[in-house]
Amino acid sequence: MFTLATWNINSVRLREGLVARLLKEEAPDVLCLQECKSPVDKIPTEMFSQLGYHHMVARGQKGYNGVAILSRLPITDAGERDYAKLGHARHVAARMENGVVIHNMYIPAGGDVPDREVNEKFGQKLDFVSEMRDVFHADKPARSIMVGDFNIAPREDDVWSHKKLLKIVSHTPIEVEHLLAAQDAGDWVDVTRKDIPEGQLYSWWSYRARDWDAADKGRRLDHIWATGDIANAAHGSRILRDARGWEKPSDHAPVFASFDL
DNA sequence: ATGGTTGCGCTGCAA
Repeated sequence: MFTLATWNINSVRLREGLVARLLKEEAPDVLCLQECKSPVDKIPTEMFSQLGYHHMVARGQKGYNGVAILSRLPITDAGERDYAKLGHARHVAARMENGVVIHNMYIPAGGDVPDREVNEKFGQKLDFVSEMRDVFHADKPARSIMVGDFNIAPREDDVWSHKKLLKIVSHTPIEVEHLLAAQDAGDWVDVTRKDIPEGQLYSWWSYRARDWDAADKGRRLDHIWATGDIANAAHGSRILRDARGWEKPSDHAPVFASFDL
């Protein structure tokens, strides 16, 4: 069995202490981070190693984006893809000894206006997700797990108000349509919703709320998917909402899943 | 209808 977590950390250097706390208290076998906002050589790997996470694959750039996969178990191969040719560090993949492939994705947020004619970033987001669809269609993934900050909340109960967010980037019908097409192309199962099928579920709360916890205007932007051949081995999904209330928090909470493999 | 916060890195941009 192994446990995996995904967390948009919003600067891995500023929040090195929070990552350490999560690794100590929750001890997942694998932790996938997004928005590291750091060149790879400045990621605090020494701390990871001291806590038993001796293996890492990462892609980085100064100030923006950045993804990393930390592991207690050996990583036998690594890969990456520059989706939508943005030149951003938004994807990294790792193959584990048991053959399971882990994809860590940071899909573009997409700006404020949900119209690619006036907002180039929105078009880039749709193109990014379309390329995910095409890649999975051409090369069907097997024994694979894909996690990350997808920046899309697909279900009505993935947002605090479906009606109020229909025109807000992250929950527009066209984004949801694109994400579901990518999911379908790879026969991906939404593991979090397989385990927690009912009810409101969020992984992100804006910094701008006066009291994020009381207002609870969240969205489920962070996801764990698995291919059908291993999705039935998944159980025990949860979102560590508490971490959103830690000192100087990320605006995202970590999402967990365990697999009997 | 609007403004609200944070991180990076140095002026505003991205989220």
